[in-house]
Amino acid sequence: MKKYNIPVEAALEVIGGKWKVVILCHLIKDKRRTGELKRLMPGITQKMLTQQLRELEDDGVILREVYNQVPPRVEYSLTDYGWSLKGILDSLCAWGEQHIEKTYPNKDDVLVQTEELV
Amino acid sequence: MKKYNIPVEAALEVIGGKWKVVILCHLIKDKRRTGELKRLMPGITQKMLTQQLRELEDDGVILREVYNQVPPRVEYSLTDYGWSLKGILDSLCAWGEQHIEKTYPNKDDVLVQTEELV
DNA sequence: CTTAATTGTTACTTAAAAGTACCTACATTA
DNA sequence: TAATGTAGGTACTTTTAAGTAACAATTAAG
Repeated sequence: MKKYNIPVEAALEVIGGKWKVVILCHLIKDKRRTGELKRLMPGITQKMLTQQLRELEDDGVILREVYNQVPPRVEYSLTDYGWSLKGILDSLCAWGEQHIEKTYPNKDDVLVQTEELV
Repeated sequence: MKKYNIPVEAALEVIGGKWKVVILCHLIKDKRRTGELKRLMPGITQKMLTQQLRELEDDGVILREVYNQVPPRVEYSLTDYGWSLKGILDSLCAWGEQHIEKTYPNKDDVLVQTEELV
């Protein structure tokens, strides 16, 4: 069994890595289909996306709902347990924003506009 | 120049990775010498530790103070800017704790006792 | 004059994360 | 009957992160 030196490592195991926080930040705003998430995250590949989604699902923070349709329709949303991360996600987003403002004179240099794409 | 799709990615660039949050969680409690941090983080190597500390220093969240002694004495502490992460770090730690409690029947199975070592 | 103590560096190697390219399924539509 | 749209799987490769092991600097103590 995995051992942690301090409890915060357990949190990092759930939301650590390059993509999970980003995914959760999108899902905190809205329930999303796979394709929407892909459009919201231009950098991610199909493989990475499903892989990360599976792990988040296994950890109980997101819910995967499959509608029996063709072509398939799958929606991802936060579980109640996932919502317990809201405080963390909100402050992370806020800190990121002000960090950009602090670090770069005008944020248009570092922020790609993709929010409106979906 | 680096581009982000959403601002939270900027935060992840500063505190992402396997070690930075852990280091910051220790420094939020106390100013620490290099050797103390090493003892608090049994898994980390000298190389990783200094590397992560340098990056945190470059990002302005920690301060490195060198005392002119032999053998050398170096102390690390949070900067004012680093303290702006306190909310995030606190909630991450708290979430990790309750996640362990939720996930494992008794946390002694997953938590190594090292807090008292320093 | 050798050893210990503390912090740090460097070249090299290994392990983990991420990316690429191609494949499946299946009703609908043209 | 061939193409479309959506979600996902897989084998393989590349890239990045992390780990290993050896070395440097300095001065006090033995």
